[in-house]
Amino acid sequence: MRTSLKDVAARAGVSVRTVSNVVNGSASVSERTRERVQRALDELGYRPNLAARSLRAGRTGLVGLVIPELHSPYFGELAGLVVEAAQRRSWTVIIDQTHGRADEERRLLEGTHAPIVDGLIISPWALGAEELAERAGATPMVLLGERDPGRLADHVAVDNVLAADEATRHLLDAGRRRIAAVGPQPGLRNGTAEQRLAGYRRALRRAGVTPDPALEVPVPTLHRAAGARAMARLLDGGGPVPDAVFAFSDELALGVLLVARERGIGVPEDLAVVGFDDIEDGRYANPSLTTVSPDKAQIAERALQCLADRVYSPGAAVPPQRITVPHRLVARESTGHARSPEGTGSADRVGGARSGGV
Amino acid sequence: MRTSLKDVAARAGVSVRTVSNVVNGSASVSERTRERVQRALDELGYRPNLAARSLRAGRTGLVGLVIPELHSPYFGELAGLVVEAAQRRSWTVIIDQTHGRADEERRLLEGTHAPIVDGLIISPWALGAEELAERAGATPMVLLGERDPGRLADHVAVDNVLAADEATRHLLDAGRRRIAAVGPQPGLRNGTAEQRLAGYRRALRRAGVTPDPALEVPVPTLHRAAGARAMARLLDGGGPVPDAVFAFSDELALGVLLVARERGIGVPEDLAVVGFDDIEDGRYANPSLTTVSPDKAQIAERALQCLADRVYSPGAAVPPQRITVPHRLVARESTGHARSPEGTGSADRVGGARSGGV
DNA sequence: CTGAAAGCGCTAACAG
DNA sequence: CTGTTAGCGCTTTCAG
Repeated sequence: MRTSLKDVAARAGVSVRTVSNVVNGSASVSERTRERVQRALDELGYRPNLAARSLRAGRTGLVGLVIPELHSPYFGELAGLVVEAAQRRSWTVIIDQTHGRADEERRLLEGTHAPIVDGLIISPWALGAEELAERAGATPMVLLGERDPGRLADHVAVDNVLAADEATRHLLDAGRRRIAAVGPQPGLRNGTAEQRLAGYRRALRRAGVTPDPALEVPVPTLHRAAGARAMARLLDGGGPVPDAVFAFSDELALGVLLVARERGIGVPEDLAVVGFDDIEDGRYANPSLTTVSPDKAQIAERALQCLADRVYSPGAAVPPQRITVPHRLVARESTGHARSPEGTGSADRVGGARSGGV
Repeated sequence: MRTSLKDVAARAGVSVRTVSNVVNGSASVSERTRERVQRALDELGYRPNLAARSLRAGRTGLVGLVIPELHSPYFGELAGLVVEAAQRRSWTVIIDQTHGRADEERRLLEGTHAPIVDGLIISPWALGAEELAERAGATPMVLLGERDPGRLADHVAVDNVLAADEATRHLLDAGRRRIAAVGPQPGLRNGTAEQRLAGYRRALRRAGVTPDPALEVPVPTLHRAAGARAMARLLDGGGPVPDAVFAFSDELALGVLLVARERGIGVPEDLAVVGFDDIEDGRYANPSLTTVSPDKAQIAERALQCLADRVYSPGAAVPPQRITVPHRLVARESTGHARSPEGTGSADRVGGARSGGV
């Protein structure tokens, strides 16, 4: 059995109250007593029992992070940043994966960990905001990604419409006209893909180009293989051959690059490619990938801030926050710009910058 | 305040004991009573308080996963697999990153979460097994990676010497002789790099090739940029120009590929490249990357199994386990083999297979 | 400045 | 089959 406050108290010849005070510095203790207690603490190697502490405090110090998958570069990086931001607040993160499945999202929301965590950060794919808000119950929740018509919960995201618009404009500016959009996901409820599609179409229309449904290729996932298949379909479908692709994720874009290479299509000469997410692989791809770079550190930071606001002042009925995080377009070789020197990524040419507010 | 057992008991007109029985199915309850209690449970939306439950049980149901970094493809994938393996056992995973720093490793081991978790899975970089074992104290611990001379704790790893030997032999078999090793890490204490270096040298010697120190390039990290710099140093250092590279991680190998491309060096014609880890990026790289593929799912599964054995039978003084997990060599384009069709990775040609035991 | 004791929500030993 | 109750380790109110 681990040593408890009582053991320490007995050893030091004081009451548990005093030991507790020394441990937490909550009240003033005489120098002599503190020293004696400290010695007992050290000798016994005392560790507070967090379960007991949580039971008293009503808080656990844990936050749940629910994401589709940990092994994808984007979510891996984001998860790392959330963990760090949490550490700064002395919180601990519990990570769960849903694989984008509705039943998993439901289960994680209400079932397994809901009772244990003080708050939940969730990046939904399958579930709509309505169902999410309803199921979360009393646990404070932050939504990552864009879809919350009713403003039911806090949420943090980039301006997907604007970002997609900029990415498309970047291609238009380079003289491309048959720009394909790889990434619509009809089956998903989170709305991110819809918004990127809307931004894409808006940029086209503003440039006097009529969106061509044959150039909008839906995908089942955001992974490379899906991007590769989409690209193959574009080339073999008998429709217009694109001179550019806006992919809704860097991974899709990397799949597109793969097929382009297999078919002997020159990038960027014959085909310009823009991705979304700014994952590390894109910087080292061949050619390096132009992309929309969301400020992931800020996504993590602000999501945690939202949670902190609610956890530490449960009474204050603040209305759900809608936070827009900055993004920027990073132009690289896949659209005819220079690769950054030595691949450090530090000197990427920045094509556009955008700042977000609440 | 969340509804407690007492609330439900009051509502159903029974005692807490009975409610507890219904919730846990721990004793037999009459059909009528069960039904009434269940209704109250549903109406009040009862959720057990895990802090209280843990306090009683002396277990928290949490395991800690301590890894250098979450955003690297290898650890991201591994973390995902650990989370899944844990889910199968109704355990929850807390993930922490050390960035390979000794102080972080120490802090996480003894400080922040040690008291809260039932067990710890740690992939050490900076700390040696001795210090790890000493600091972990009573918390069951599993080491990931290879370095535990004193058999102080359970540990799970591939046979790094053998794997490196096979990788090097694969290059030798292709007729290469000036094979560079990119990846020794003199500063680290976990020993993985040392073992891969040993396997590399062993294969060379057995083939009658004398290891050339000028071809062994140390790196500060396992990332792409480090691989790129190492490759540049190999080419510009004035030493022998390699005709092959064995990189100790896929990321390093991808950095090597990048520089090869920049310098107009043909892969695999002029330079054959083998990596280690089998991360997804390698499958989609250009050219696709030959690599040593550790069975990551099994690493996760067996690590958790070790923990379970100790957590559920604390009395049984089983000696520390030393578990070797299988790996296989996956031959792809970077050593002159065929890319798998459509990049699915399912039909990779397997160059060698190896099975591990305890 | 320090001690005694209540009680957080739950489980399980003990009674009935 | 069900009720009562002690106690897990801690914080904190109330006394002293």
